[in-house]
Amino acid sequence: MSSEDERPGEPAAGGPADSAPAAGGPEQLALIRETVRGAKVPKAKPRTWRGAALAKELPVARVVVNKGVLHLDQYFDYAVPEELDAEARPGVRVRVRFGAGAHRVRDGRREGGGLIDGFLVERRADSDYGGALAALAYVVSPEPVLGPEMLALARAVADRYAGSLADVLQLAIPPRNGRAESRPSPEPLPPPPAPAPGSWERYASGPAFLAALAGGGAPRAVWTALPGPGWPEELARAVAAALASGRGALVVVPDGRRAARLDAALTALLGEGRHALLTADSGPEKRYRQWLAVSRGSVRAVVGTRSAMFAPVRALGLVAIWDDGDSSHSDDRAPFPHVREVLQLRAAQEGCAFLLGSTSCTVEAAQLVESGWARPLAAGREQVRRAAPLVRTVGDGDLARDEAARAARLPSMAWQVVREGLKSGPVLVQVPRRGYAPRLACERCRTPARCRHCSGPLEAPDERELTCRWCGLGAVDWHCAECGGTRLRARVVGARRTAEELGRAFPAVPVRTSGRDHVLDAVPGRPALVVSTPGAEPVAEGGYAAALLLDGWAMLTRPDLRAGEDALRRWIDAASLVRGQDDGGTVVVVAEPTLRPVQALVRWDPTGHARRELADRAELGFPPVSRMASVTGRADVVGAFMAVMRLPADAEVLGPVPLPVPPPGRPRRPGEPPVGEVWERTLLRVPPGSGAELAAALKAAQAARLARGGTDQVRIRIDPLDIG
DNA sequence: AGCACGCCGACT
DNA sequence: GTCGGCGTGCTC
Repeated sequence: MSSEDERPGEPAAGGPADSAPAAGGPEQLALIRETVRGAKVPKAKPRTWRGAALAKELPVARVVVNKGVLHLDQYFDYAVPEELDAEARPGVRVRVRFGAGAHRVRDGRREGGGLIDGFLVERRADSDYGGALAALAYVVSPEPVLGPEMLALARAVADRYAGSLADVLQLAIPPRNGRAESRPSPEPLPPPPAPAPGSWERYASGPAFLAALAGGGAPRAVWTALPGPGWPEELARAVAAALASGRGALVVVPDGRRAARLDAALTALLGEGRHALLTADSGPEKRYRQWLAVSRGSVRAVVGTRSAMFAPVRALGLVAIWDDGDSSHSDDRAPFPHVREVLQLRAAQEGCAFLLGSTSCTVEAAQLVESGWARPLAAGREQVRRAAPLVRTVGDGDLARDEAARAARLPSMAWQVVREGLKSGPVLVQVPRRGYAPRLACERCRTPARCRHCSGPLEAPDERELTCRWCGLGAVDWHCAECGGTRLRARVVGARRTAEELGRAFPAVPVRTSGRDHVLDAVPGRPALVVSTPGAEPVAEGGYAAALLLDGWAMLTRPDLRAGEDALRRWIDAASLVRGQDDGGTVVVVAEPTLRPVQALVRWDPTGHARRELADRAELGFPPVSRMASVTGRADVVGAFMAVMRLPADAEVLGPVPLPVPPPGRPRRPGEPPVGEVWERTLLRVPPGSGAELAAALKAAQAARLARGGTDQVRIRIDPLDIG
């Protein structure tokens, strides 16, 4: 199996003098084997380990190379030179020669194969690789950054999302910064005392959840938070309870604004030094310093945005996500993991508690409760009634009948509520962002039009023909499944102008705006009109007196499966900033009162809404009950990919359908076809339980195609977002 | 992706 | 004979 006169670092075809074994036992020599092709003998560059001995103990380093290519999604073994023995510990960053010809010898010099980054995952006594091992080039830094828990998590995430381990590690481990590493991290503080329940008392099982956490338990809960400003403190208490048990805690929020609020609440409750804030707002050095403090165990609690979901918290006791319906919880880099899914994996893997909190409720959260994986953590009706504002609706029909309203494009009831509200404080006006693409819906009852074959959304690209966005089949003689109507409509209204007109109608009142470009954090409690797009609503001192939610139809008819859920979430977010109804808080939503999300807002019942959506999705074969994946790329490439792919037996193929060409002038986004190419998207759907099989099949097909050298890649996305 | 190896046609 | 075309396959 091995010929003993070969040693890396020695000349290839050298005589006995050249190849005389240096120090090192026969078991080390056995590592270095004849290459299959014959007389070629590996040869290290002088600066690596030429002539050097191997490490005496565990001379093999198993390395994950930092190349996201799928058919390289495997470990590679390297020899550990003696002088790297001490530093080459599991978890450190290394550099290795990698590439065809890395073992080729010319003029007694090893050549080819550039240096690439990797992580050392394990030291071993021997290798199961049949060829000759190359040596580690060097250890980048002795800091161990990839522990066994993180490795297992990254592996699970890669499998779940049909991605490579290296891709996930790139999301999980921040780039190195030498200065940050050279600084010592602070001494860890002893666990704090268990916190009092505080406002968790408002939830029937709130104090019990906290007590279980503090006692070292691992409860899992979907928490429907009461509207109002209480959530940061409540999350802070959950973190404190986990810390009190001697374990760590991790909370992921959607954006820096909310991270700052939670940061403040934690500092108020626990003081400085017990938690790290991991957001993109701090620069790379500071961020890495914080990350290292967590990795080294100096800090045991983490608050952060998306990428903090991988933070290497020691002895994790609690993972929590706030507002899981916010789209920024979905990573925008391959393989596009979602914070909720990653934290679920962590909770299962590390046996820790799980808390999903939101004032609203996603279908996925409802499914966690329905499946029994998590328990509901909600307040009673009386608490909800006290905390939530009064919600009134104005339908489009009312708008049409109301003479004055038609002129001003606002129903008179909305006028009254605004006028009344301005007497006692600020009034919030929520206006949908421009660019919301409404979906085709029944003219009579507004039910979105769906394909009768696969239940995909219908569209009318040329105004005449109806086709399905999922399977591409034409829809002839469409009629509404709900009311039997045969006419469709899709209107677009200048929503922003409505708000501006509203501002002009109250000239004595200051108008402030908050939106994409300039987001206001807070406004004073004085009377003012605050016009905001969803998600940018400032907090009002003392709460808003009233809120006006305009053009609900535009939010409800977006071509997205989550349109209803999203609209409800954004309404609830805005309405949560309004005073409770006992204090006169009133919300007017301009939308069809019969629609499910509108009714859920009136009853303030986001959980019921999500439960009914979940039942519908199960019936129609939609995610998250079924698992879906999209395959996108040039038409011929998608075709070739699908030809290679071995589908799970229970998989359904929808499409392919051509992708819309992006409007000229705008820079092309990833996933959009370049000019002159026709791209297609095929959707794959499998029933519950076959998700892992689907991901594995996609990955295998991608690897097979890549190995064949094609530069023509398809984009694979598990749980695609824009499929509605 | 790179990069080398291998098995075919036109040149000194 | 042998230089070099780029098709195919490997990278510890």
